[in-house]
Amino acid sequence: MSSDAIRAALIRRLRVSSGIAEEDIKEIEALPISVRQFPAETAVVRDGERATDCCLIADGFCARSKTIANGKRQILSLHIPGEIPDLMSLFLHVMDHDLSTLTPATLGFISHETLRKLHRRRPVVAEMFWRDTLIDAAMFREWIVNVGQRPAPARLAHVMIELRERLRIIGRVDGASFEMPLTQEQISEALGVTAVHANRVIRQLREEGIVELQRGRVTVLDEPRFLELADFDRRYLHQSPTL
Amino acid sequence: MSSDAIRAALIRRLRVSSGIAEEDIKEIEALPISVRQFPAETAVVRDGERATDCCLIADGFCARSKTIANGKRQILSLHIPGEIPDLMSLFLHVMDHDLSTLTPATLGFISHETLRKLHRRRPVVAEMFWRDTLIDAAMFREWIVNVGQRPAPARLAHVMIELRERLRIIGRVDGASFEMPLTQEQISEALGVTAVHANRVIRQLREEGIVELQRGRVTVLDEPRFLELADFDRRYLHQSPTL
DNA sequence: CCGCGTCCTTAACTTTTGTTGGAACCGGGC
DNA sequence: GCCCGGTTCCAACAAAAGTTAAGGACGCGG
Repeated sequence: MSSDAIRAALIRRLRVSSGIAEEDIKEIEALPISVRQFPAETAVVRDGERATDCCLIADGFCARSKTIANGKRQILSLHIPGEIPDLMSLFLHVMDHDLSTLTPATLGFISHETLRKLHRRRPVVAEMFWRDTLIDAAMFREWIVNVGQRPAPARLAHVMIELRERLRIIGRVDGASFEMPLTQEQISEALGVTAVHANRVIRQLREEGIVELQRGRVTVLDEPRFLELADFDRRYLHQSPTL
Repeated sequence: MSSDAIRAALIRRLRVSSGIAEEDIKEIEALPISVRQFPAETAVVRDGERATDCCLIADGFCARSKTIANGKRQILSLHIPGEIPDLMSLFLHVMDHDLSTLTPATLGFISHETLRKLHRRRPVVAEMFWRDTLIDAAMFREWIVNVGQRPAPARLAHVMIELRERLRIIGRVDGASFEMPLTQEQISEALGVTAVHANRVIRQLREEGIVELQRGRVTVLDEPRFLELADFDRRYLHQSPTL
């Protein structure tokens, strides 16, 4: 993966969410990024660690999670190429959660120092990144609602649609199907249910002819019922600079 | 409530979380703030609205929440004096959730324009506020874990301890007891359970001699068991500039 | 091509949580 | 003092989700 291609998805995302000026695109293209490959299911940064870099996903899927005393794990968010899942580490120095890969992934690392310098030079870029972390927080809010109020089938549908709408921005939705490379165990951790129950719910949605999920790929069979079940309101994704 | 007193709690909080310089305290003391009183249980800003000001809590308790299609409500966070619960509206122009009072409250409003000017003048203050919104997001992450993974009694204990630790910063914890002015209905919305179940859980904690909750006040009866039940790790509150 | 591990799948049973409906309590207004 | 509305509290029953246990599918490496 070329160094340019890595930046492309980021710029594409920033264009959609914040609207980005030509000069600032140049700045981002000039950013020194060191690239590393990670296998699937590997920790990138761990809870309790002090980060010195931010991590830009060039390729592959990642997730953030927290593990509680009894060993249970909760997935907090899913991340796709073009995103910087640990931008918050710029000001929250000690990680309060894990960031790990779901699939084999190519990650670009940008040092905190570099980013801080860029912020001083171009406050508008800082504000763009700030907005990015605020959208991140907006997604957490919706995730709370999902886990707190919706019955399990709706939770699953909601997570699926959120992922789809974000994949759409980077051109990764193929008709009625898109990637969702999580094991049922991981899905259960995202929904806050047990793996057995996640399996029941997946089967139920399949039996009702709403969605099919196999080998890391979702295929929507009945879009209207899927939408209704998920109770999805895209506003919280703030995918427009004026919102 | 004097205009100075309103700023005091904010400065106290910023001192603990970010460490704030004397010049910047002066800047904040000079901020034009317009004060308004709100009755209990009143919306301050609603989901879907476009905010033009940020709201600083001078006195009283507030909560943020979202309501889903079937009418159920999820409380996302509780807020106490000195906090700016809608700082995110500076860059996320359309609200994706409600902000409302729990008790009668005194709120100070600072216009977005004023804040933006301050940021341009003093980038360090902008970074401090950025960090504030990141801590907000860190609390959402923990809230997801709470609602997603912990059994209801632990959820209640966790919310109580989070509130206590934040009240402590502004000097509002009185020995083994502190304010928590929520009805059982509101508690149930915070925990993602029904009101009936919230009542069961409150009773259970009382019967086991762990905490007593009455008329908006929590009294801890058995601190060690309370802590153990809550599975509380304060790190996520990032209450130190170096964290 | 066999064996092993991971994931998926399912069933039976238990526990937690939701639902319904109603009684007791409490504070404020008349 | 008494009524009224909102809480708090509770019990009985229903539904959702957790637990345990075990078989089957599938891919990978020897």
